[in-house]
Amino acid sequence: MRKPSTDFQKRFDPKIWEIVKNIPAGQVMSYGMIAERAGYPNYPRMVSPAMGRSPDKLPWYRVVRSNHTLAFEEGTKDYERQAGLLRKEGVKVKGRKVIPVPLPDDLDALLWAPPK
DNA sequence: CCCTTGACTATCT
DNA sequence: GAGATAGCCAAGG
Repeated sequence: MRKPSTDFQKRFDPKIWEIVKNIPAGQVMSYGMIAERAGYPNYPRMVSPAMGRSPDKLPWYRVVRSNHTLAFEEGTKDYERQAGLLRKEGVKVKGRKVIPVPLPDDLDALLWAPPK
């Protein structure tokens, strides 16, 4: 029996997924911020591969670039999917840009100790 | 083991 | 705003 997720899991720092999972709906975070929180302050690229290989469904679509643009090019299927999901949560998406949403002061606490 | 890639970023022109 | 450049570190060929 193959376990559909445990394999590559060990290759990535689980902190990445932990953080992404805890991003509140309607908010977005950049790869850099996530990487920083996960212990890789200067390695945002570590986050992207972790998204595509996520074991469970996680809100990968809440992860955008540092300049508040989607990582995908407009017109691609991935872009449409992400934009759609974000809009569904109330995030305004203008073309490739998303409207910055003010992050709560207790975001840190939220990410590390999410409410049930 | 060397080389290329990557859902990135910051900085400079 | 758009293009070029360097930095970052791991995975895969």
